[in-house]
Order: sequence, then structure tokens, then C-alpha cells
Amino acid sequence: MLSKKLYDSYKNILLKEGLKFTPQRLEILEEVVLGAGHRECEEIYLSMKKKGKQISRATVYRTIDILVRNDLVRKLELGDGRARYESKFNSSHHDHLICTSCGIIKEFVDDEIENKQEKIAQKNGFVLSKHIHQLFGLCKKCQ
Amino acid sequence: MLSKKLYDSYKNILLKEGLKFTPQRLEILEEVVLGAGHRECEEIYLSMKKKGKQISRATVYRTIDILVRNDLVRKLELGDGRARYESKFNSSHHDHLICTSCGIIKEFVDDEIENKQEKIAQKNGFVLSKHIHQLFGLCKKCQ
DNA sequence: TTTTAATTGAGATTGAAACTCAATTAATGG
DNA sequence: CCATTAATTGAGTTTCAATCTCAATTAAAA
Repeated sequence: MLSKKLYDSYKNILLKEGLKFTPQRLEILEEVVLGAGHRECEEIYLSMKKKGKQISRATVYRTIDILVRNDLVRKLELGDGRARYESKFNSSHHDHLICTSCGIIKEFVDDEIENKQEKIAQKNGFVLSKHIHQLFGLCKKCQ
Repeated sequence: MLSKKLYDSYKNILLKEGLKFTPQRLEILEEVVLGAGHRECEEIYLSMKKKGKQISRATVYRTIDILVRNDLVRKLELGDGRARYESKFNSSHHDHLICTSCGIIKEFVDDEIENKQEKIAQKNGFVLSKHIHQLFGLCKKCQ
């Protein structure tokens, strides 16, 4: 079940954007927040289908865009042409380590790197809005 | 003109992979190494066409794969579905700052971050092969 | 040379993501 | 509660970068 806090926050976001609060939009948020992370749209869509939800691919794509735009969900681009999504609710900022053999994804945070990024941006006259930091290699099992 | 060193190194790479040294393959390397950086396959293809080179899109894609695989060229994935390419020859390692408004790309290097990445990988049992580090925001002009 | 296997290129295909539009539905105001 | 209205949905179509196909060509070994 979705927490009241998140539920209300979602309603406000939709209101603010002049969008309707539909059952499909609610179920997609639930699926992304309560389900596994790092999934593609197609996986999210199929998972919902499997649970008997009446939903279309188009609505999944469209709704996830709303969630990403409003910082409820994070979009991961791993360079293979398929975006992954993970809930940002109840999850603090982190970056990713990805195994190029088995595909396992680990999360990491490093305050020093975060600070350094800001400094680099400043030095170059940039105001940052986001960053992508991904480390690719072989995990313990795949070496 | 391509340096003899690079020319020979290319010949060796093709030999090692059991591939033929064709005029098209030579001209694509020249275009990427001598031309501007951060370009898409299509831009590289069109630039060559404009210069009167007889070449096909398929050959550009296929040859750039060889160059990327052999570390002569770097592939940039900026999350917009179109890969960019830059020569690695005569260019040391760097990451990128990208303006989300005008698209300008600046390069940066930070040894501290590079070291930290290795430490993070070790701590997680990973052996790194590459990384993606991109900072997105507004450049001076676009703020 | 001749032989042989790799390469090329034009066009077809793929696949993720976005779009279309008629039918449906949420929200607003009486 | 109901009528109105504009947004939403979904099935299928379209887009576009990237990849594949296959017959004709060509590099390179013999």
C-alpha cells in the first residue's frame, strides 16, 4: 500500500500540472514504488498485466514521464537503449555500479565526489540539474 | 593526414581481428580523428558524403564499432538515444559537462574522482572496465 | 593470376519510445 | 446528483537510430 504522504503528494503534483487523478496513474505509481527497482517500462507493464491490471504500454510510458519529471522516480540510462526506473521515494541519492557480464546493479554514494562535481560545474560556469555516474566492470562472481 | 603511428596501429588492429584494410575503413578513421568531436554517426556519414566520399551508413556504423572496440574512439551516450563519438587518439581521458539547453559539451578531468571510483569498485568487489560520468545543467550563456 | 572469404551498400528490419484519434472518464459547477 | 467539458486511455501506427540481409564487389593469401 502507498503511504498517505506519497498519495497526497502525487495528487498535488497532478493538480499542479492540471492532470487528472486516474486509477491507471495511481496503479503505475504503486507498481514502481512497491515493486523492484531498476526495471524497464516493458517489465513494469508486463508485471502489471500479470497482476491482472488493465493497462496499456502507452499509459505506462506517459505516466512514468510524469513521475520522472516530478522527481518521484529516477530514470537510469545504462547505454543499452532501454531506460530503467527506480523509485526515489524512501531512497536517498546514489549512483550505480553495473556488472557488464551478469547485469547486476549495486548502488553507491560518495560525498566527496558529490562535492567535487559542484566545484567542477562552478569552475566551468555551469549550474547543475543532474548527473549520471556509472561504473562498469565485472562483479565478484563474474571475474 | 593520419600519422604513420596511427595508420600502422590501425592496420595491426584490423590484422589482429582478421579484418581487411579497406579504403572505407581508412577514410572513416580519418574523418573521426581529424574531424570535430562529439558527433553522431549520421553527422559523420553526412560530412563524408559532403566531401564526396562514396560511403554507406552501414559501413560507418560497422567501422565505428571496430574503432570503439579497439579504444581508438570513445562512444558517448548522453541519454537522448543518439550516440556521439570522439577520437581517443592524441586526447587523454576526460568526462563531460553537458548543457541541457544549448547542447554544448565541455570536458573535465578530476584525479581525485578517478581514484575514488577505483576505491568504490574495490570495496564492492568490482573490477572496472569503464565509467560514465556526465554532469548536466545550464552553461553560462543559458542561465 | 586465381581463389576464397570478407566487405560493401541499398534497402529492409528491428525495437524502444512516441504519437494518433475515437471512445471513455475525471472533475467542475450548477 | 447530473450535465458539461476537457483530459485520458488504449490499440494500433509511426518514428528513428541502429542493425541486419544478401548479392555484387574486393582485399589478400596462395
